Amino acid sequence: MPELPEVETVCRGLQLQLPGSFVSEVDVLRDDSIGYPEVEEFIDQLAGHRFESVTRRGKYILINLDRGAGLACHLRMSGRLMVVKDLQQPSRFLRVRMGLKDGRELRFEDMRVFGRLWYVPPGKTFVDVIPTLGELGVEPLDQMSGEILASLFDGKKQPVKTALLDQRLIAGIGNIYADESLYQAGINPLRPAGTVKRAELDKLANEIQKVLKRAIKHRGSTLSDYRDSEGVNGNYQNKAGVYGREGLPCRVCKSEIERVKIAGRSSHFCLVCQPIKAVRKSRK
DNA sequence: CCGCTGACCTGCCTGC
DNA sequence: TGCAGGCAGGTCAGCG
Ligand SMILES: [Zn+2]
Repeated sequence: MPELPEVETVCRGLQLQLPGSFVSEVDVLRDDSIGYPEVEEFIDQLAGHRFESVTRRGKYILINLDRGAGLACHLRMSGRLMVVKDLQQPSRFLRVRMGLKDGRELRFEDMRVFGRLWYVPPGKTFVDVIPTLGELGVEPLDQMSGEILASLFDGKKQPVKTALLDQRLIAGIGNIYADESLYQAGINPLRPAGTVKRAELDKLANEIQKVLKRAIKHRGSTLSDYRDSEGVNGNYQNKAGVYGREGLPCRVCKSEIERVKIAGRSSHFCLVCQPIKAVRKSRK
């Protein structure tokens, strides 16, 4: 369930814990969790590497290893990547275990098995191994403005929420933060992306950054199965403005929050604060 | 090219 | 208690 803020939180935790340590042994408990190369090669080739640094691109965790190699991870819906010091007994969702020379473990847990780990051999790049990484759109914390959104959404008839979820346009926004950003900006998620006015896009760009930054500050949101690299629960969910609040009163106007499916995902909004048509000021 | 739907996988919760 | 159906923070192939 991690979106950009949760992934960023995990990366920051790993960057504090991993650099300098060596992989001593690798144990793959579920073959489907390995995206590249074949499981046997993954196990043999990852062992012996030293961790150098941890970065993020969209929702991908990118770990640079020595000798120009790399380890990438996508958590998808239920993945967790964490360093464990006291080797308590692992969760039943443990999929890949990477023992470190100093006795700690890097664990990849993933209930639904949608997440993936990729080993990037020396001489190859992350994009060589994960082509879609090369198609990701702008990083919303670095490049975000009404002007950028206007050019990304130009001519698009799909709902504006669908456009926000398209990782080729903007990398890192997921279902919760799409709903939250649109709610804060007062834009109905069903409106065709290309019809949202420039002033509204200015507002949306600003709210996207605010919502993401706030979530990072609070260590990422959580429902129930998200943890950061140390296994500490995030704590943003109880602060959600609209996500998961179907039937409850809007925090601004008290109208009932609606839920509809957009692009196959649950979408929450307030019909009063986020009207389908532009609000027309009535004359007295 | 665009936009939508189902599939991937596992578990939890609700209602009959 | 059992069982069916809906839900879950993501992405991708396939189709019209
Ligand atoms: Zn409202």
